[in-house]
Amino acid sequence: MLPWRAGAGERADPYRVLVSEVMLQQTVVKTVEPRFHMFVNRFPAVEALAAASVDEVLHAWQGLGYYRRARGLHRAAGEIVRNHGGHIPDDVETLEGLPGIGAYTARAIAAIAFNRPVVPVDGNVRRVLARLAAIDRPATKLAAPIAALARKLESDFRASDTAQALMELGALCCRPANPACGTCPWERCCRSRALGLETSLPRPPEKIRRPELFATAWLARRSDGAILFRRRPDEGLLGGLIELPSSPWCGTNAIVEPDFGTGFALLPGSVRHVFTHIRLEMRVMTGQCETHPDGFFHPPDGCSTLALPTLTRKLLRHAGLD
DNA sequence: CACCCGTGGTC
DNA sequence: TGACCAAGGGT
Repeated sequence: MLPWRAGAGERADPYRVLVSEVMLQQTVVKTVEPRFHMFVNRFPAVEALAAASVDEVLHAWQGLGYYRRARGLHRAAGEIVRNHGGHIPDDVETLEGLPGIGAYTARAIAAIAFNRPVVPVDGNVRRVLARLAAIDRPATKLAAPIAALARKLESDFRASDTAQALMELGALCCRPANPACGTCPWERCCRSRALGLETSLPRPPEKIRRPELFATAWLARRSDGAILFRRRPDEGLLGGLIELPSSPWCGTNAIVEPDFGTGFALLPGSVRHVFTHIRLEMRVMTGQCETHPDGFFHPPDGCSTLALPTLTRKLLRHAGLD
């Protein structure tokens, strides 16, 4: 039983279901759990979330990745308060109209929080259904037949439990590798099992290649010890988050001197970080700086109030800070 | 539709 | 250590 779910005979809090489902997008339960508790403690209801600033929400989202989700959730809260009287919509169509809520999340909220007879299809359910019906198609053409099958499974019978049970079946039994078919309630009606295809379906997608990029980060400290930071653009990678100034990320591994400050020296070693589509290696230079036109200074012991991506945390740690 | 968007756990 | 991958959405 997950902490944001309703117990037996209880009714799930739709706001908590909304927050948890957005956090769970491409993020495992174990990672989400502690972050969920922090988040709903800080923003206990949709009104509190809507009233918060984007920076507060990004800070609460720190380390979870896919930071666009935090912006979408914040905007969705605003729309829910403004257009829906502070009540989370209970129908798929309205939910899908909210920012950051797509086909899966809309159905997950409708089913889990409101017991609507819909079947949310996440990665687990996609795998369960692809195997059950032995749908042998490339990953890019799986969506339509899976959605059609999911519609046929819609039922008024305990829709909330059914939705969670399907996902759990995929996570615990119908696993990507080493599926535990012997314990599966659907073993005898599974087409893949009958055909001996249970481990070869669904077909794995082509693997991605990450280009390797390099950059130099500049850790500049003012005479009072404050550190120079800058804010990234709202759109794109790590949108709106705070980082150390650095050279542009490029394909050649060269140390780049800053065009500001004084006394910069290279730290030994480097920091590696892997994004969805980029592999990055950064060197760190430390030096002094008193003013900067684009950045801002922040005391080192107050970094906990900034929305720093994990890359920046690694860089600070590499320099012996944080 | 292909591509963009993070991170931490696991093997 | 590296590849894989997870309760996806937006463009």
